[in-house]
Amino acid sequence: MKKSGQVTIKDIAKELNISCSTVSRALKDFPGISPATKKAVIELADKYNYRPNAIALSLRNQKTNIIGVVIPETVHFFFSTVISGIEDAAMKEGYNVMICQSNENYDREGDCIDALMSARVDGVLVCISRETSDLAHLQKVVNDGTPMVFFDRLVEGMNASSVIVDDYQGAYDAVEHLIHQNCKNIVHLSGPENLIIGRKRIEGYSSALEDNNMPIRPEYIVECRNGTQEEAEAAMDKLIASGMPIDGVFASNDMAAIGALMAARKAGIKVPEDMAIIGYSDWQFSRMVEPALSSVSQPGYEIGKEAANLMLQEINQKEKQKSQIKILDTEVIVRASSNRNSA
Amino acid sequence: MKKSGQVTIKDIAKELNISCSTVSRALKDFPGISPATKKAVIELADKYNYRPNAIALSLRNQKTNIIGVVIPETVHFFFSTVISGIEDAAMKEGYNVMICQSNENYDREGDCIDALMSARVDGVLVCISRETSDLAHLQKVVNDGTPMVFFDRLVEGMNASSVIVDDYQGAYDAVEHLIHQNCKNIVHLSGPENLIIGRKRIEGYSSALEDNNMPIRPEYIVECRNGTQEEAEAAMDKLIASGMPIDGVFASNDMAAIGALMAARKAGIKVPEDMAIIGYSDWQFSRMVEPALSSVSQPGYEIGKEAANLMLQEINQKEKQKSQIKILDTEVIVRASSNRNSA
DNA sequence: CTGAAAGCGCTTACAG
DNA sequence: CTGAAAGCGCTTACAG
Repeated sequence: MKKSGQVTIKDIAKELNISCSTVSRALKDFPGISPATKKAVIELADKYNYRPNAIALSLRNQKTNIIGVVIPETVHFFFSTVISGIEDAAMKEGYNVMICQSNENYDREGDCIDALMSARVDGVLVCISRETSDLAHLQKVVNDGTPMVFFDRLVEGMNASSVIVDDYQGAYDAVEHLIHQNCKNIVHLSGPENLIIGRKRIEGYSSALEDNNMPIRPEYIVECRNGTQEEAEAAMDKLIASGMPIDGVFASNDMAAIGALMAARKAGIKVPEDMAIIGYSDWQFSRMVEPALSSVSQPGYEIGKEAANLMLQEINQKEKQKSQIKILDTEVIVRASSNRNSA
Repeated sequence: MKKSGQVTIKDIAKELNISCSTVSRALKDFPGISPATKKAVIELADKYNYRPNAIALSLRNQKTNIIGVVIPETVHFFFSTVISGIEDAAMKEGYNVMICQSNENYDREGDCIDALMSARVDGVLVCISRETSDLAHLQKVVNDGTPMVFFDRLVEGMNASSVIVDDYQGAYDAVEHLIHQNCKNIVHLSGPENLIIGRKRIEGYSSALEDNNMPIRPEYIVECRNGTQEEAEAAMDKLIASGMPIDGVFASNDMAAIGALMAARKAGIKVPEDMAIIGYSDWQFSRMVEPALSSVSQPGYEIGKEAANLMLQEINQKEKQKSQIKILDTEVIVRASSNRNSA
């Protein structure tokens, strides 16, 4: 037996004085192997804890059974649920998952892509960073013939499928909810404008106002590029200080909504009575702040599952299919921060 | 040029009518290659976006440059910071990271180990699941000669290094803080007892009481196996209903502490005046609940970084070194939930 | 029922 | 300065 390192087919063949081919076949329960050899091989493999070398298999089969994932940051609850969805779907089909974090950084996103392509993953699932607008690094993936599926943040014009939520509708519903709470002057703390996701939410916000015969005023739309609590809090501080009337806030993520909550608290503005607030991308802690935060919830786990399944489908098809966009529904979760009926 | 799939050395060699060896050497800037060939090769490689096949390299070098990680659940803030630490340290040295979630499940932990060992990762970083007490699956890793380092949850008697925090001291400090706040009857919502981490915290709790001449009463130590908010809330409901005096709670994680907070709120018990509460494993949202939660903070990012660096060191050493335990410090963060001075 | 050979992509000791 | 050969671990078409 070998002193160190994992056992190979060769080790087993040598010890049994047979060929590698025979060991390989015995292990895979091939027809036409004598019961005696089969038994001997399997026993020895068990004894030595033989595990097929996935690297060798990948090289031979030209297939790694690994799905690559490029994701902004795994620390966010939403993204970690997406990952769980991806992992479960992948594992069910015998695939492993290799995750790379771009940290919302364009250059690092390129490094991630390179690392995954070097690793010869069978396909890559990507959620582009906030900074990404040039798509050359992604186009290369497609050119090399590697399946690619986008999730959460839509990317257009690339002949690759996407799994997203209906951001327009989610924003529309959120704003309409505020209008039903009798809000007249609604601020939108928007996401970065180079993401389609951000523009869709602005459109949803605008349409909801329009459909309710309310004016769309550019000074009520404030971009929060990073989506942090601090950034949103500072933005709201300024708006409040300017004296413009505000009785509703739709923030494009929950951290920003909490920033608005903090700004209101500091300014002595009552939530929801004087200012109703709703966020986006609900998570476990939205309900634990005071007052509990209303939000538009997104089905993270399903997004991951759907994206992985779409990917698996593409991997298993010889012919490249036409790309498709799968849109999942959002849901407005009303809690204390925007509920004036029970307030 | 090939129609699909990534370009190989062979493709370049064929197009240039030279041998693979020469292409390989030109690409690696080997001495003794004519400038002309070198230039031609590099230009073509660029043009076709050549990337070395990591799979082939791994097989040849008997080294994947991948570090495997087995972690309970990435959705927790603490674990996701650990992962960031691991990734940054690994990436700096040219390693990729492959993450497997055990979901706190013993069987799935075994599957993770098998997947990573099949993938021939160069080493595995593991935080054992709450259910794990039999270590056979981990012993196999060591037997195969693959470096292994434990993080966060100490594992003893396995000749493998660990990177942990000083759980005894963290618990001791937390309880002493409660005593300084004049708490006389302190409940400990403990973690699962099969984890050393859980036992250490019980010891820290007990020592702090002892050193302050306070009685250690078994009925004041309640095990919360899963560490969920619901479980802790239910446990506290029962304790409060029993009528036993309670004026302090040390919970072995922050979700459990929030459960205690909720139970107190329901029962009309004022926090911190009537009951001071402190959790463990601080994270971004501990300060956002009402009242803001005191907690023992653990340096997640550093744990990950240290564990990865220890691993890289072991990988690069021919001889197996004696295993070591690296202990990082915790810090008591006092917020409103246990601060009676400013209350 | 079993084995020898070729090949996946790459590197490198050995020749020339 | 360049090439042919062997080998990492595995599978499988081809012989026998």
